[in-house]
Amino acid sequence: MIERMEIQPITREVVAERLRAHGIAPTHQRIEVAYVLLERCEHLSADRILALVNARHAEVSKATVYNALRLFREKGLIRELIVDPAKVFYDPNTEPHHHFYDVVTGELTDISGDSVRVEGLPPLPPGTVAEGIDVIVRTRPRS
Amino acid sequence: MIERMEIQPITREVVAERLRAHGIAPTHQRIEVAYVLLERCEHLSADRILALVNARHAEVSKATVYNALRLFREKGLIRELIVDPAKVFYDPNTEPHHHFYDVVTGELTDISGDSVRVEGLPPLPPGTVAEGIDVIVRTRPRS
DNA sequence: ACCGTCATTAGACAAAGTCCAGGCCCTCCT
DNA sequence: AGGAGGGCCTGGACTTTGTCTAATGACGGT
Repeated sequence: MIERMEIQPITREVVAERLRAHGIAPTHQRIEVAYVLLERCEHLSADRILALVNARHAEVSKATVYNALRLFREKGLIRELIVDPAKVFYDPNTEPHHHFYDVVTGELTDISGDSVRVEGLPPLPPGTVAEGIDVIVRTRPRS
Repeated sequence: MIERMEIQPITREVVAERLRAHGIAPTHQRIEVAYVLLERCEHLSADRILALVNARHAEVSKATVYNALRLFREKGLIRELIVDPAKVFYDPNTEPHHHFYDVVTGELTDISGDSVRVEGLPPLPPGTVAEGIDVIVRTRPRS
């Protein structure tokens, strides 16, 4: 099953199935939004997704793209990356992992979560529970 | 010298001296902006700073606050925190350290950098150099 | 066919931050 | 003192990202 997923090409049917698996009704618009994220497995901003979805001809409105992305995040299908002060990026990879972020080019690169360990963290503030840890290694092009 | 700094109260003269030490011409407006950040040693957003500076009576314009904050960051006097999708926070503490971020209340808490270690990081992307590492532990209030 | 519910839409709106053109102030030079 | 130049500051217009709203559309169940 897992082996089949890795070689399974991303079709709209597959996307619809993943939406259902996350408790999301697979409407045409949601499938298109999820498709552009899952097809090219990249970090995309909302306005880039909006442009990609409507590249051939207008298909999905701005409000729907934002609604879909928020829903996907709430349902755990995608992850939000807060690294750029101007815009949010969405990451279709929900495995625990971290990121390089080039502060000049804006480029985002994954860091596998397998090998990275964060040690020596103090106890959480009282009355709170952890949601996750983000490690962002800021880089810049060599002079 | 270091001992004296710790007990030194934050006056406008002290602030001016720190600006000069970072190569920043200490104008009246810049001193006011830096003062509110250094006085209360908190994480503040730009619009909060704008409001605090002009609390008694209008003193500094919006453009100047943003200009000053950008300059301070470039000169290494303060640090930018990208944790909230809506706004940037500024941190007067430039020692290496990390943060708890409550995703519900928006509260930011420091994690001392002394004890925290991040291990197992892969090599940097080719042609880049590291600028720093941010560790953000996202939390939420216990149910 | 009807109804209720949810999804989608265009466009208005809000908030954070940037840009610009003009004016101010300070210093330096003569 | 007068003038020139260079920063710096300013109000306001502008841009961009994202949200809200009110109306319409799609769809399943009875």
